Amino acid sequence: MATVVRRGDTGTAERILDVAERLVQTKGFNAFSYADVAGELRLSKPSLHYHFASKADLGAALIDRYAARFADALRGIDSTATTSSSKLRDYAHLYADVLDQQRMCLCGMLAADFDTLPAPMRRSVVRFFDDSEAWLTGVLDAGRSDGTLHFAGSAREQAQLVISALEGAMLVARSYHDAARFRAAAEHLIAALAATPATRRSRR
Amino acid sequence: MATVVRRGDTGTAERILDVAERLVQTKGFNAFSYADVAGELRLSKPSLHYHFASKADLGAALIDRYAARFADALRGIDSTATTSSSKLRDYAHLYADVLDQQRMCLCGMLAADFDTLPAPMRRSVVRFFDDSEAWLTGVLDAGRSDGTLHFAGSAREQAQLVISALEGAMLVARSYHDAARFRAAAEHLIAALAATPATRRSRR
DNA sequence: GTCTATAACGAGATAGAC
DNA sequence: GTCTATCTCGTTATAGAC
Repeated sequence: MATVVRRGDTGTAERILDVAERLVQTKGFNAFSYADVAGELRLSKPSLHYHFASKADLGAALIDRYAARFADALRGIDSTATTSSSKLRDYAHLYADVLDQQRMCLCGMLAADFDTLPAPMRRSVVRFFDDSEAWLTGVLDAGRSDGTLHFAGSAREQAQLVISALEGAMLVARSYHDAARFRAAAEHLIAALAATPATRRSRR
Repeated sequence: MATVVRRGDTGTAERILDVAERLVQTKGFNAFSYADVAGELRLSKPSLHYHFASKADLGAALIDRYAARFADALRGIDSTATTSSSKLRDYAHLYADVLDQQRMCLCGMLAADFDTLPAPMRRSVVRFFDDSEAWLTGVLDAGRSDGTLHFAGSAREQAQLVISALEGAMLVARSYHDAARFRAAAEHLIAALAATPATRRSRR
Protein backbone atom coordinates (compact mmCIF):
# COMPACT_ATOMS: atom_id res chain seq x y z
CA MET A 1 0.00 0.00 0.00
CA ALA A 2 1.26 3.44 -0.88
CA THR A 3 2.62 5.64 1.85
CA VAL A 4 1.37 9.17 2.19
CA VAL A 5 2.96 11.31 -0.48
CA ARG A 6 5.15 13.85 1.17
CA ARG A 7 7.39 16.73 0.15
CA GLY A 8 10.71 15.62 -1.23
CA ASP A 9 9.25 12.21 -2.02
CA THR A 10 12.03 10.03 -3.36
CA GLY A 11 9.78 7.17 -4.48
CA THR A 12 10.40 5.63 -7.87
CA ALA A 13 7.35 7.22 -9.48
CA GLU A 14 8.50 10.68 -8.38
CA ARG A 15 12.03 10.09 -9.63
CA ILE A 16 10.64 8.97 -12.98
CA LEU A 17 8.57 12.14 -13.14
CA ASP A 18 11.60 14.25 -12.25
CA VAL A 19 13.71 12.87 -15.08
CA ALA A 20 10.88 12.76 -17.63
CA GLU A 21 9.91 16.34 -16.75
CA ARG A 22 13.39 17.62 -17.44
CA LEU A 23 13.60 15.69 -20.71
CA VAL A 24 10.25 17.00 -21.94
CA GLN A 25 11.15 20.57 -20.94
CA THR A 26 14.42 20.42 -22.84
CA LYS A 27 13.73 18.10 -25.80
CA GLY A 28 9.97 17.94 -26.18
CA PHE A 29 7.46 15.13 -25.66
CA ASN A 30 8.32 13.33 -28.92
CA ALA A 31 12.09 13.44 -28.46
CA PHE A 32 12.43 11.53 -25.21
CA SER A 33 11.86 7.83 -24.61
CA TYR A 34 11.28 5.38 -21.80
CA ALA A 35 14.81 4.14 -22.52
CA ASP A 36 16.23 7.62 -21.78
CA VAL A 37 14.50 7.77 -18.41
CA ALA A 38 15.22 4.14 -17.53
CA GLY A 39 18.89 4.51 -18.40
CA GLU A 40 19.31 7.59 -16.26
CA LEU A 41 17.62 5.97 -13.27
CA ARG A 42 19.32 2.59 -13.85
CA LEU A 43 15.95 0.94 -14.19
CA SER A 44 14.57 -1.27 -16.92
CA LYS A 45 11.90 -0.03 -19.31
CA PRO A 46 9.23 -2.42 -17.99
CA SER A 47 9.75 -0.96 -14.51
CA LEU A 48 8.72 2.39 -15.93
CA HIS A 49 5.65 0.81 -17.49
CA TYR A 50 4.75 -0.56 -14.08
CA HIS A 51 4.51 2.99 -12.69
CA PHE A 52 3.14 4.65 -15.84
CA ALA A 53 1.48 2.14 -18.14
CA SER A 54 1.77 4.28 -21.26
CA LYS A 55 3.67 7.34 -22.36
CA ALA A 56 0.34 9.17 -22.48
CA ASP A 57 -0.21 8.33 -18.80
CA LEU A 58 3.26 9.56 -17.93
CA GLY A 59 2.66 12.75 -19.89
CA ALA A 60 -0.64 13.41 -18.16
CA ALA A 61 0.96 12.85 -14.74
CA LEU A 62 3.74 15.29 -15.66
CA ILE A 63 1.28 18.06 -16.44
CA ASP A 64 -0.81 17.36 -13.32
CA ARG A 65 2.20 17.63 -11.04
CA TYR A 66 3.58 20.68 -12.85
CA ALA A 67 0.21 22.47 -12.73
CA ALA A 68 -0.23 21.66 -9.04
CA ARG A 69 3.18 23.07 -8.19
CA PHE A 70 2.52 26.14 -10.30
CA ALA A 71 -0.79 26.71 -8.52
CA ASP A 72 1.06 26.42 -5.20
CA ALA A 73 3.54 29.03 -6.37
CA LEU A 74 0.73 31.40 -7.31
CA ARG A 75 -0.83 30.98 -3.87
CA GLY A 76 2.61 31.68 -2.43
CA ILE A 77 2.79 34.92 -4.38
CA ASP A 78 -0.67 35.90 -3.17
CA SER A 79 0.40 35.35 0.43
CA THR A 80 3.65 37.32 0.24
CA ALA A 81 3.51 39.98 -2.49
CA THR A 82 1.85 43.22 -1.48
CA THR A 83 1.34 45.13 -4.73
CA SER A 84 -0.04 44.08 -8.09
CA SER A 85 3.18 45.07 -9.76
CA SER A 86 5.26 42.96 -7.38
CA LYS A 87 2.92 40.03 -8.07
CA LEU A 88 3.59 40.45 -11.78
CA ARG A 89 7.32 40.51 -11.13
CA ASP A 90 7.11 37.40 -8.96
CA TYR A 91 5.07 35.71 -11.68
CA ALA A 92 7.72 36.47 -14.28
CA HIS A 93 10.31 35.21 -11.82
CA LEU A 94 8.65 31.78 -11.85
CA TYR A 95 9.38 31.58 -15.55
CA ALA A 96 12.92 32.92 -15.12
CA ASP A 97 13.66 30.20 -12.58
CA VAL A 98 12.65 27.54 -15.10
CA LEU A 99 14.77 29.12 -17.81
CA ASP A 100 17.77 29.30 -15.46
CA GLN A 101 17.65 25.49 -15.42
CA GLN A 102 17.97 25.61 -19.22
CA ARG A 103 14.36 24.46 -19.49
CA MET A 104 11.28 25.60 -21.33
CA CYS A 105 7.98 25.89 -19.46
CA LEU A 106 6.55 22.35 -19.54
CA CYS A 107 3.23 23.48 -20.97
CA GLY A 108 4.85 25.91 -23.38
CA MET A 109 6.87 23.01 -24.76
CA LEU A 110 3.78 20.82 -24.91
CA ALA A 111 1.94 23.63 -26.70
CA ALA A 112 4.51 23.24 -29.48
CA ASP A 113 3.89 19.48 -29.50
CA PHE A 114 0.15 20.07 -29.20
CA ASP A 115 -0.99 18.49 -32.47
CA THR A 116 0.78 15.24 -31.60
CA LEU A 117 -0.50 14.92 -28.01
CA PRO A 118 -3.18 12.52 -26.78
CA ALA A 119 -6.45 14.30 -25.98
CA PRO A 120 -6.14 14.14 -22.17
CA MET A 121 -2.76 15.86 -22.33
CA ARG A 122 -4.15 18.54 -24.63
CA ARG A 123 -6.93 19.29 -22.21
CA SER A 124 -4.49 19.56 -19.30
CA VAL A 125 -2.24 21.94 -21.22
CA VAL A 126 -5.18 24.22 -21.96
CA ARG A 127 -6.29 24.05 -18.33
CA PHE A 128 -2.80 25.15 -17.24
CA PHE A 129 -3.01 28.24 -19.43
CA ASP A 130 -6.58 28.89 -18.28
CA ASP A 131 -5.53 28.78 -14.64
CA SER A 132 -2.63 31.16 -15.21
CA GLU A 133 -4.91 33.45 -17.16
CA ALA A 134 -7.50 33.51 -14.38
CA TRP A 135 -4.91 34.35 -11.74
CA LEU A 136 -3.26 37.04 -13.88
CA THR A 137 -6.62 38.54 -14.76
CA GLY A 138 -7.30 39.00 -11.05
CA VAL A 139 -3.94 40.66 -10.49
CA LEU A 140 -4.35 42.98 -13.47
CA ASP A 141 -7.91 43.92 -12.51
CA ALA A 142 -6.87 44.73 -8.95
CA GLY A 143 -3.89 46.74 -10.16
CA ARG A 144 -5.98 48.81 -12.51
CA SER A 145 -8.57 49.40 -9.79
CA ASP A 146 -6.02 50.73 -7.32
CA GLY A 147 -4.24 52.75 -10.00
CA THR A 148 -0.91 50.91 -9.88
CA LEU A 149 -1.30 49.23 -13.29
CA HIS A 150 -2.30 50.83 -16.58
CA PHE A 151 -3.38 49.12 -19.77
CA ALA A 152 -5.99 49.26 -22.51
CA GLY A 153 -8.69 46.69 -23.10
CA SER A 154 -9.86 43.91 -20.82
CA ALA A 155 -7.76 42.48 -18.02
CA ARG A 156 -8.37 39.04 -19.51
CA GLU A 157 -6.92 39.96 -22.90
CA GLN A 158 -4.00 41.66 -21.22
CA ALA A 159 -3.41 38.53 -19.14
CA GLN A 160 -3.35 36.49 -22.35
CA LEU A 161 -0.75 38.86 -23.77
CA VAL A 162 1.42 38.56 -20.65
CA ILE A 163 1.33 34.74 -20.75
CA SER A 164 2.08 34.71 -24.47
CA ALA A 165 4.93 37.18 -24.16
CA LEU A 166 6.57 35.27 -21.30
CA GLU A 167 6.18 31.89 -23.01
CA GLY A 168 7.55 33.33 -26.23
CA ALA A 169 10.43 35.05 -24.47
CA MET A 170 11.40 31.71 -22.90
CA LEU A 171 11.11 29.96 -26.24
CA VAL A 172 13.34 32.44 -28.06
CA ALA A 173 15.81 33.04 -25.22
CA ARG A 174 16.52 29.30 -25.07
CA SER A 175 17.80 29.42 -28.68
CA TYR A 176 20.32 32.03 -27.54
CA HIS A 177 21.23 30.25 -24.30
CA ASP A 178 20.64 33.64 -22.78
CA ALA A 179 18.47 34.02 -19.70
CA ALA A 180 19.29 37.75 -19.59
CA ARG A 181 17.39 38.10 -22.85
CA PHE A 182 14.30 36.73 -21.13
CA ARG A 183 14.71 38.96 -18.10
CA ALA A 184 15.01 42.09 -20.23
CA ALA A 185 11.85 41.21 -22.16
CA ALA A 186 9.92 40.47 -18.96
CA GLU A 187 11.17 43.70 -17.45
CA HIS A 188 9.99 45.77 -20.40
CA LEU A 189 6.65 43.99 -20.45
CA ILE A 190 5.96 44.64 -16.78
CA ALA A 191 7.37 48.15 -16.90
CA ALA A 192 4.89 49.01 -19.64
CA LEU A 193 2.04 47.86 -17.37
CA ALA A 194 3.35 49.42 -14.17
CA ALA A 195 4.53 52.73 -15.55
CA THR A 196 2.41 55.79 -14.88
CA PRO A 197 1.48 57.73 -18.02
CA ALA A 198 3.81 60.52 -16.84
CA THR A 199 6.72 58.12 -16.59
CA ARG A 200 6.04 56.92 -20.08
CA ARG A 201 5.80 60.40 -21.59
CA SER A 202 9.47 61.10 -21.02
CA ARG A 203 12.18 58.82 -19.73
CA ARG A 204 13.89 61.10 -17.20
CA MET B 1 20.95 19.74 -65.35
CA ALA B 2 18.65 21.77 -63.14
CA THR B 3 16.44 24.36 -64.72
CA VAL B 4 16.33 27.85 -63.35
CA VAL B 5 14.29 27.90 -60.18
CA ARG B 6 11.19 29.94 -60.80
CA ARG B 7 8.17 31.14 -58.85
CA GLY B 8 5.61 28.43 -58.34
CA ASP B 9 8.23 25.77 -58.97
CA THR B 10 6.48 22.41 -58.95
CA GLY B 11 9.66 20.32 -59.05
CA THR B 12 9.89 17.34 -56.76
CA ALA B 13 12.31 19.01 -54.36
CA GLU B 14 9.94 21.95 -53.90
CA ARG B 15 6.97 19.70 -53.35
CA ILE B 16 8.93 17.76 -50.74
CA LEU B 17 9.78 21.03 -49.01
CA ASP B 18 6.12 22.12 -49.13
CA VAL B 19 4.89 18.99 -47.38
CA ALA B 20 7.77 18.78 -44.92
CA GLU B 21 7.35 22.45 -44.03
CA ARG B 22 3.71 22.00 -43.16
CA LEU B 23 4.47 18.88 -41.09
CA VAL B 24 7.25 20.59 -39.14
CA GLN B 25 5.10 23.66 -38.52
CA THR B 26 2.24 21.56 -37.18
CA LYS B 27 3.94 18.58 -35.50
CA GLY B 28 7.55 19.60 -34.93
CA PHE B 29 10.83 18.37 -36.40
CA ASN B 30 10.93 15.16 -34.38
CA ALA B 31 7.34 14.12 -35.05
CA PHE B 32 7.41 13.87 -38.83
CA SER B 33 9.18 11.28 -40.94
CA TYR B 34 10.36 10.68 -44.48
CA ALA B 35 7.57 8.11 -44.68
CA ASP B 36 4.96 10.80 -43.92
CA VAL B 37 6.21 13.04 -46.72
CA ALA B 38 6.73 10.17 -49.16
CA GLY B 39 3.25 8.80 -48.53
CA GLU B 40 1.61 12.15 -49.11
CA LEU B 41 3.48 12.70 -52.37
CA ARG B 42 3.12 9.08 -53.48
CA LEU B 43 6.88 8.73 -53.60
CA SER B 44 9.19 6.20 -52.00
CA LYS B 45 11.46 7.10 -49.11
CA PRO B 46 14.64 6.61 -51.19
CA SER B 47 13.34 9.19 -53.66
CA LEU B 48 13.26 11.70 -50.84
CA HIS B 49 16.80 10.76 -49.88
CA TYR B 50 17.84 11.44 -53.47
CA HIS B 51 16.70 15.07 -53.10
CA PHE B 52 17.68 15.53 -49.45
CA ALA B 53 20.31 13.04 -48.38
CA SER B 54 19.55 13.32 -44.66
CA LYS B 55 16.78 14.71 -42.47
CA ALA B 56 19.28 17.32 -41.28
CA ASP B 57 19.77 18.46 -44.90
CA LEU B 58 16.03 18.65 -45.43
CA GLY B 59 15.63 20.64 -42.21
CA ALA B 60 18.34 23.10 -43.19
CA ALA B 61 16.75 23.58 -46.63
CA LEU B 62 13.39 24.23 -44.96
CA ILE B 63 14.78 27.04 -42.84
CA ASP B 64 16.71 28.56 -45.74
CA ARG B 65 13.61 28.76 -47.92
CA TYR B 66 11.41 30.00 -45.07
CA ALA B 67 13.91 32.70 -44.09
CA ALA B 68 14.30 33.82 -47.71
CA ARG B 69 10.55 34.17 -48.12
CA PHE B 70 10.27 36.00 -44.81
CA ALA B 71 13.02 38.41 -45.87
CA ASP B 72 11.11 39.00 -49.12
CA ALA B 73 7.99 39.76 -47.13
CA LEU B 74 9.87 42.29 -44.99
CA ARG B 75 11.17 44.00 -48.12
CA GLY B 76 7.60 44.03 -49.39
CA ILE B 77 6.47 45.78 -46.23
CA ASP B 78 9.26 48.33 -46.57
CA SER B 79 8.15 49.09 -50.12
CA THR B 80 4.45 49.50 -49.34
CA ALA B 81 3.87 50.54 -45.72
CA THR B 82 4.18 54.25 -45.04
CA THR B 83 4.27 54.57 -41.25
CA SER B 84 6.23 52.69 -38.59
CA SER B 85 3.02 51.65 -36.93
CA SER B 86 1.63 50.23 -40.19
CA LYS B 87 4.89 48.33 -40.66
CA LEU B 88 4.42 46.79 -37.23
CA ARG B 89 0.86 45.82 -38.11
CA ASP B 90 1.98 44.30 -41.41
CA TYR B 91 4.70 42.41 -39.56
CA ALA B 92 2.18 40.95 -37.12
CA HIS B 93 -0.01 40.11 -40.08
CA LEU B 94 2.73 37.83 -41.45
CA TYR B 95 2.42 35.77 -38.29
CA ALA B 96 -1.37 35.83 -38.39
CA ASP B 97 -1.34 34.46 -41.93
CA VAL B 98 0.76 31.50 -40.77
CA LEU B 99 -1.55 30.86 -37.84
CA ASP B 100 -4.60 31.01 -40.11
CA GLN B 101 -3.17 27.92 -41.83
CA GLN B 102 -3.19 26.22 -38.40
CA ARG B 103 0.60 26.42 -38.38
CA MET B 104 3.24 27.62 -35.96
CA CYS B 105 6.05 29.84 -37.23
CA LEU B 106 8.62 27.37 -38.61
CA CYS B 107 11.45 28.82 -36.55
CA GLY B 108 9.30 29.20 -33.45
CA MET B 109 8.53 25.49 -33.68
CA LEU B 110 12.21 24.69 -34.26
CA ALA B 111 13.09 26.86 -31.26
CA ALA B 112 11.06 24.42 -29.16
CA ASP B 113 12.97 21.52 -30.76
CA PHE B 114 16.22 23.45 -30.45
CA ASP B 115 18.12 21.09 -28.13
CA THR B 116 17.54 18.17 -30.49
CA LEU B 117 18.53 19.94 -33.73
CA PRO B 118 21.76 19.43 -35.67
CA ALA B 119 24.12 22.41 -35.32
CA PRO B 120 23.56 23.85 -38.82
CA MET B 121 19.82 24.02 -38.20
CA ARG B 122 20.39 25.70 -34.84
CA ARG B 123 22.50 28.37 -36.44
CA SER B 124 19.89 29.01 -39.13
CA VAL B 125 17.12 29.36 -36.54
CA VAL B 126 19.12 31.94 -34.61
CA ARG B 127 19.90 33.78 -37.84
CA PHE B 128 16.18 33.96 -38.62
CA PHE B 129 15.48 35.63 -35.28
CA ASP B 130 18.49 37.92 -35.70
CA ASP B 131 17.24 39.08 -39.10
CA SER B 132 13.74 39.78 -37.76
CA GLU B 133 15.25 41.60 -34.82
CA ALA B 134 17.41 43.78 -37.05
CA TRP B 135 14.47 44.75 -39.26
CA LEU B 136 12.17 45.44 -36.29
CA THR B 137 14.86 47.46 -34.56
CA GLY B 138 15.03 49.72 -37.59
CA VAL B 139 11.26 50.17 -37.64
CA LEU B 140 11.10 50.92 -33.93
CA ASP B 141 14.00 53.37 -34.06
CA ALA B 142 12.44 55.25 -36.96
CA GLY B 143 9.07 55.33 -35.24
CA ARG B 144 10.48 56.73 -32.05
CA SER B 145 12.47 59.33 -34.00
CA ASP B 146 9.43 60.64 -35.82
CA GLY B 147 7.29 60.48 -32.69
CA THR B 148 4.81 57.85 -33.88
CA LEU B 149 6.04 55.09 -31.55
CA HIS B 150 6.71 55.30 -27.82
CA PHE B 151 8.60 52.84 -25.65
CA ALA B 152 11.22 52.65 -22.92
CA GLY B 153 14.69 51.20 -23.33
CA SER B 154 16.55 50.34 -26.49
CA ALA B 155 14.83 49.67 -29.80
CA ARG B 156 16.73 46.38 -29.95
CA GLU B 157 15.35 45.12 -26.65
CA GLN B 158 11.88 46.26 -27.63
CA ALA B 159 12.25 44.39 -30.93
CA GLN B 160 13.18 41.26 -28.98
CA LEU B 161 10.04 41.67 -26.89
CA VAL B 162 7.85 42.06 -29.98
CA ILE B 163 9.28 38.90 -31.58
CA SER B 164 8.91 36.96 -28.34
CA ALA B 165 5.36 38.14 -27.77
CA LEU B 166 4.25 37.27 -31.30
CA GLU B 167 5.94 33.85 -31.24
CA GLY B 168 4.43 33.14 -27.83
CA ALA B 169 1.00 34.33 -28.90
CA MET B 170 1.12 31.94 -31.86
CA LEU B 171 2.28 29.11 -29.63
CA VAL B 172 -0.51 29.56 -27.10
CA ALA B 173 -3.26 30.45 -29.57
CA ARG B 174 -2.65 27.19 -31.42
CA SER B 175 -3.58 25.24 -28.28
CA TYR B 176 -6.93 27.02 -28.34
CA HIS B 177 -7.42 26.65 -32.09
CA ASP B 178 -8.18 30.34 -31.88
CA ALA B 179 -6.54 32.76 -34.28
CA ALA B 180 -8.61 35.62 -32.79
CA ARG B 181 -6.70 35.13 -29.57
CA PHE B 182 -3.47 35.84 -31.46
CA ARG B 183 -4.90 38.88 -33.22
CA ALA B 184 -6.09 40.40 -29.94
CA ALA B 185 -2.67 39.94 -28.33
CA ALA B 186 -0.88 41.40 -31.35
CA GLU B 187 -3.30 44.31 -31.38
CA HIS B 188 -2.67 45.11 -27.72
CA LEU B 189 1.08 44.79 -28.19
CA ILE B 190 1.17 47.20 -31.11
CA ALA B 191 -1.36 49.55 -29.55
CA ALA B 192 0.88 49.91 -26.51
CA LEU B 193 3.75 50.97 -28.79
CA ALA B 194 1.69 53.23 -31.04
CA ALA B 195 -0.44 54.93 -28.42
CA THR B 196 0.43 58.47 -27.44
CA PRO B 197 0.96 58.96 -23.71
CA ALA B 198 -2.29 60.95 -23.63
CA THR B 199 -4.20 58.09 -25.19
CA ARG B 200 -2.84 55.75 -22.56
CA ARG B 201 -3.72 57.99 -19.63
CA SER B 202 -7.44 57.52 -20.10
CA ARG B 203 -9.30 55.34 -22.54
CA ARG B 204 -11.86 57.84 -23.75
C1' DG C 1 8.37 -3.70 -7.72
C1' DT C 2 11.88 -5.07 -10.75
C1' DC C 3 13.78 -7.99 -14.00
C1' DT C 4 14.93 -10.65 -18.88
C1' DA C 5 13.18 -11.54 -23.14
C1' DT C 6 10.63 -10.40 -26.91
C1' DA C 7 7.06 -8.74 -29.78
C1' DA C 8 5.56 -5.43 -33.28
C1' DC C 9 6.37 -1.52 -35.43
C1' DG C 10 8.51 2.73 -37.44
C1' DA C 11 12.60 5.43 -37.94
C1' DG C 12 16.65 7.13 -41.04
C1' DA C 13 19.48 5.45 -44.38
C1' DT C 14 21.82 2.49 -48.25
C1' DA C 15 22.47 -0.90 -52.34
C1' DG C 16 21.55 -1.56 -56.61
C1' DA C 17 18.14 -2.32 -60.55
C1' DC C 18 15.61 0.27 -63.99
C1' DG D 1 15.01 10.38 -60.78
C1' DT D 2 12.47 6.70 -58.92
C1' DC D 3 11.96 2.17 -57.52
C1' DT D 4 12.18 -2.55 -54.44
C1' DA D 5 14.49 -4.66 -50.99
C1' DT D 6 17.00 -4.49 -47.02
C1' DC D 7 19.74 -3.01 -42.97
C1' DT D 8 20.14 -1.38 -38.40
C1' DC D 9 18.50 0.75 -34.76
C1' DG D 10 15.15 2.78 -31.51
C1' DT D 11 10.43 2.99 -30.12
C1' DT D 12 6.27 1.68 -27.07
C1' DA D 13 4.53 -2.08 -24.99
C1' DT D 14 3.67 -6.97 -23.07
C1' DA D 15 4.59 -11.81 -21.01
C1' DG D 16 6.05 -13.94 -17.44
C1' DA D 17 9.88 -15.17 -13.93
C1' DC D 18 11.63 -13.68 -9.46
